[in-house]
Amino acid sequence: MGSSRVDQLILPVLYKNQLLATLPAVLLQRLAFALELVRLETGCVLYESGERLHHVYFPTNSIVSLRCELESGSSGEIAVVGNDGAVGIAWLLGGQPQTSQAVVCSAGFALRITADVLLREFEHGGALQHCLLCYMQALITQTAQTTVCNRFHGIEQQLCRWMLLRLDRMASNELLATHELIAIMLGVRRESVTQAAGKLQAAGLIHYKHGRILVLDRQQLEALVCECYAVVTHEYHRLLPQLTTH
Amino acid sequence: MGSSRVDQLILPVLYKNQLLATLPAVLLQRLAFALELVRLETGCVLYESGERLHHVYFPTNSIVSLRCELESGSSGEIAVVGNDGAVGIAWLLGGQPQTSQAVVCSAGFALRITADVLLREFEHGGALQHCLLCYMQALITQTAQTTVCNRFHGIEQQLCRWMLLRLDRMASNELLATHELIAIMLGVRRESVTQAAGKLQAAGLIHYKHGRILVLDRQQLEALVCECYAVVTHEYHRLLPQLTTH
DNA sequence: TGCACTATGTACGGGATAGCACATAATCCA
DNA sequence: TGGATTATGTGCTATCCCGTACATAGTGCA
Repeated sequence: MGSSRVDQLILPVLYKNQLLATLPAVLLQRLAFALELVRLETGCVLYESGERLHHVYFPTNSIVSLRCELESGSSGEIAVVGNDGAVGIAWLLGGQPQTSQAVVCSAGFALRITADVLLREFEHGGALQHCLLCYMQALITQTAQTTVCNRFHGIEQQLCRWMLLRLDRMASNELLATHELIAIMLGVRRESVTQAAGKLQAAGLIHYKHGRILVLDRQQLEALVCECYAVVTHEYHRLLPQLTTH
Repeated sequence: MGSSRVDQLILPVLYKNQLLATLPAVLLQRLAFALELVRLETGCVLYESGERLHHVYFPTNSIVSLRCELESGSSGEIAVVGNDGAVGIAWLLGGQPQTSQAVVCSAGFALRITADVLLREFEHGGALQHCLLCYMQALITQTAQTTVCNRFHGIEQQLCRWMLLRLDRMASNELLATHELIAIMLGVRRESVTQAAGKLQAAGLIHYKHGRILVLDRQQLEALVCECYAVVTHEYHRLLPQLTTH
């Protein structure tokens, strides 16, 4: 361990992001000087469609939703990133695509680093590059699975997937989100979410109240969710076996 | 230019894959010794879910469909790769994900290279790495866009997108595919494809007959297609400006 | 406490697509 | 040439979800 002031302050926090935590200690110490702890508020947009990237974010306890927007204004979530990953790495090279954006959907903290610095480190190859590329593949899997999930699975199952993917990236079993917000993320009507959530509540799996969803029976939720949840989760662990999400 | 026999034979072919064609001549010459021209027949599976990758394919005039399969057997296309790209690079590191596979959907040729050799070259960094990573990002965009397209756009528009993305990767304006096949790729019913294609034929945009689709009016097709086609195409050109697909 | 605002509940009609069944047409091959 | 096979056409019902409209219930603040 280093002994500089920066190290002492930031090093323990780094390990809260599991992607950073997989890196060798030496590398992590070097990065520590460039990493900055920031608070992310719900609804905050980390990057907008078509923008050049300024920072890459490694969430510690915040959760970020990657979305794809259409001209009509409707949009859908293509992936969710929490303390298991990073926001912006897929777009490290070449700026953002036209229609994609990253929005904080659960407030908390993240470590951020300027894209330049990270890119320079990335181009050295080695552990960082390998780690980020593995994560990139896991992200691709999540997006691909979401594609077929959108086509074949009902709203109720997608809601389960949505909740479980977030639970895995949180300390508590309480999700802060209104039906309205969930509807926007899933790209469905608010009423459809109300109906699906109502069923789950009637069955005793969850309890919600004005923007707070309490997950009461995680096991049953896992029994109800479509395979997509397991595929994505399994893939994360295959590629990044050090991750400790449930 | 080199003067060995291998160079003479294969070098002109390399330039038919536009991703390879963007590479510096020196690098291309080195790769030429490891590249092998193979014929890909329709329906041929380049890799299966969960397999370790043996080769990476750079199509010259063949077209490959990347699919994601569900337990139920239904599946959907998540991206299409032709002479503008490569099959398998996203999975160069860490083997295939559980549910993804690559199927040849239009017969033709491809240059292939063993994953080991390519990976070694990739890890050198430089032009090849940069080129493949840019392509990877374009692929991600295609997948992400397909996600929202699946949710918000009708079958007719998706059919237009499907045809246009293939036309761009072919020399002719004739697509060899039955309604049945298209239905499987889009993840919809065969009858729905028949209906959508029937409309397009009635409007004079296409003419089909027993597994051959002739595109008569490309412009009108572009007028009818959803924005997803333009987004994907635009993104390919932004990231790989040397590409010459229409 | 009461009012404004936000969140959730419910109901109705309509459209797109699924699932199924079967008819017709084109192609291939013996 | 004729029969088998493959490809396409069509019609039904069922289901899921959307769009809309409006009712009710919690929450926060003056």
